[in-house]
Amino acid sequence: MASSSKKTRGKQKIEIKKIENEDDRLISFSKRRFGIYKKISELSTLCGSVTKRFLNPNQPLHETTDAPVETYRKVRIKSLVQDYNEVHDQLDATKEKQKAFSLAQQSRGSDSHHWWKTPIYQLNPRELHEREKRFTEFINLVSVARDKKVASISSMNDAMDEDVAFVVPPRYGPSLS
Amino acid sequence: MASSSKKTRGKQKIEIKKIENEDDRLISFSKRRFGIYKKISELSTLCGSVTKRFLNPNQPLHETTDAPVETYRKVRIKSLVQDYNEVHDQLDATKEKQKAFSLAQQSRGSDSHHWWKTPIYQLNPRELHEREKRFTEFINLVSVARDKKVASISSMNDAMDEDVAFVVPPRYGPSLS
DNA sequence: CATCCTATCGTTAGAAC
DNA sequence: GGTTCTAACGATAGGAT
Repeated sequence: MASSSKKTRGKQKIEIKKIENEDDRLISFSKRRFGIYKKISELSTLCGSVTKRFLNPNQPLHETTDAPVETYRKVRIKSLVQDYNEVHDQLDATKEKQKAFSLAQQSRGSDSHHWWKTPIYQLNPRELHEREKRFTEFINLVSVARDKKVASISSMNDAMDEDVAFVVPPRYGPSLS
Repeated sequence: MASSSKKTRGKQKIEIKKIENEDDRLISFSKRRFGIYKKISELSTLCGSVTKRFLNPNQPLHETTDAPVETYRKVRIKSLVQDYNEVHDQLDATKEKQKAFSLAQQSRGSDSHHWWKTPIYQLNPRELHEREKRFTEFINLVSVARDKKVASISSMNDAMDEDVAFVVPPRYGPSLS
């Protein structure tokens, strides 16, 4: 029952800084990514109901209930956008976006590596429509975990594609039973 | 030291299902959202380094090191897209997207409520460029937490805008000192 | 209504298999 | 290389302030 009687040292405290050892980093990444997906899924299950009204956007708001919420939301959105402008220098984030973009790209052909960067006025209507579609697809991919039959994705457990993985989190079902 | 000597019951186990009581749901949402942001930020700090190469996409891959990774990534992307097609029926996720879109919309004017839905061929070059810009802004907003001077955003703690909040997570800095 | 508290639950670092 | 285990750490439900 002295020091060496314990089987493991348990979870040790670590400093939140880049893990230099690659193996450790990959392991930690996998574990934590899963943990985050789980938590997102749980949050979605526990609290996901505010988007209800968006099923029918044309329907006028219920004045008493929704108006204040909507008003406050606008304020928040405005300040969000301001904040965004202030942190415009976080260029590295944009890099991750490009990577995610290449997802949609590779899912189709490999015509141009940065198709979405081509000036729009150089595209004909058909090409424009194509791009619109790609954007839409991308947007659809950018989604928080939702309780659906995405279970198949949960089998992905590689660690080389953080950003892509973030785009479509693997399904984690608390009540999959 | 019997049952009633304890000050609280501590964290009780809860079932992962929608929290019906609205107050509880909002509180739980705030807490958990913050927890998720924190974990994303930590993950980003601990493991965020794979996007390095994307700083210079023109530079050829280091064959030995990156090629296998890149190859495997393509495979994964393909399967991801397949999976996405399979779960195409998760329409509700798309609703959240529309809400997020309205962010970019409201940040500008309030011309049209679904500006991004207007058929592109109905837009003139200038309008097209405008839309391109909006898309880019939106994409920039869709970003995992990054260690930057986003601290100001962390002050947001309302609970009425899950999806928007997810777009720009509040800054949580482990080494903000 | 935000912030703090605290006991307990859930997560995960480190190791073993 | 994954899977499993353990114990310590971190997150948080329910309350108090």
